[in-house]
Amino acid sequence: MTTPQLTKNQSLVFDVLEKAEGPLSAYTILDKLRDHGFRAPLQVYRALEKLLEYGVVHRLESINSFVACAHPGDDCHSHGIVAFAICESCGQVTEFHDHEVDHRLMSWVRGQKFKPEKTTIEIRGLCEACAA
Amino acid sequence: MTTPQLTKNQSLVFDVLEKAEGPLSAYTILDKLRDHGFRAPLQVYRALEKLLEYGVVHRLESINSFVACAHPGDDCHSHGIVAFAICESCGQVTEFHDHEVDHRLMSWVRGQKFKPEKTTIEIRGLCEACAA
DNA sequence: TTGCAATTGTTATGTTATTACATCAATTGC
DNA sequence: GCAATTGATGTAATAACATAACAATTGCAA
Repeated sequence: MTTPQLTKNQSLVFDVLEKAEGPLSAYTILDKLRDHGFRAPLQVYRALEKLLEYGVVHRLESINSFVACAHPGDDCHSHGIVAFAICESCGQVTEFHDHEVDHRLMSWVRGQKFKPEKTTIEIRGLCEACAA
Repeated sequence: MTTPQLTKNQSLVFDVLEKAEGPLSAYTILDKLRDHGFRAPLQVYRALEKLLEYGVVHRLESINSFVACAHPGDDCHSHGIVAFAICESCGQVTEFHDHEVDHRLMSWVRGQKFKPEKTTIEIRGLCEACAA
């Protein structure tokens, strides 16, 4: 999928996520955009919905937060399943991909005749710096 | 880890989850236990916290719900990473394990010197029956 | 210019989870 | 025995996350 021109609100939300050091909750994004006229959660959630659809933002299910995709300009959908390592101390998130993992999961799924729509892989723990 | 004797509230919550057909939210569990004297969310969350710790219940991060472990009596912690296929139509959840997936994820993690604490793998989609 | 679709604004509400504080019961050490 | 500690529970209030419903506006194509 090609990412269409972003609307005003979508751009604002995306910029906040790009500039952030780590994942942000929807309400944190809202607070950062109050100066730009944002008043309600829906303004954020609606923008996020589109950004997720375009694949330029990921949702971290285990911490109810959002991050900009680590592949600027690139289309993340083409990389297969996205996995994340999330540091519970500093909040740093590392995105990675492993084709063998994809392959194993998808082959299990095929065996079950299960039709996958969206797969989540999140490893929470401590990054090298924080574990020291 | 060996599962200790469950307390009254822990037993009540666990029984509800065991008898359920699929995953339940904390508030659904609360409603089912009103007749047994439950009045507040915390009674459920506290019991769940212990049941998760003992490994007899799993939390599904992507749908904010809880299920009894599919290995009755057995200690789930010994199976490595637990993965789930969640049907978005009927709510059915299938638990599975794949050592090769574990191995690939843990070897990536080692390369990063990341120290994993808890790993989530959830595939949402349609089960065979619902996809038909 | 009229009509449609997408975006945005606003209010209210629904859902999920935790904080703070009080009470009670079992156990331990003196 | 009886303080002291620990773990479980009860209760109220609030915080954090997410969506429903409806109105207004904008961009654009027929």
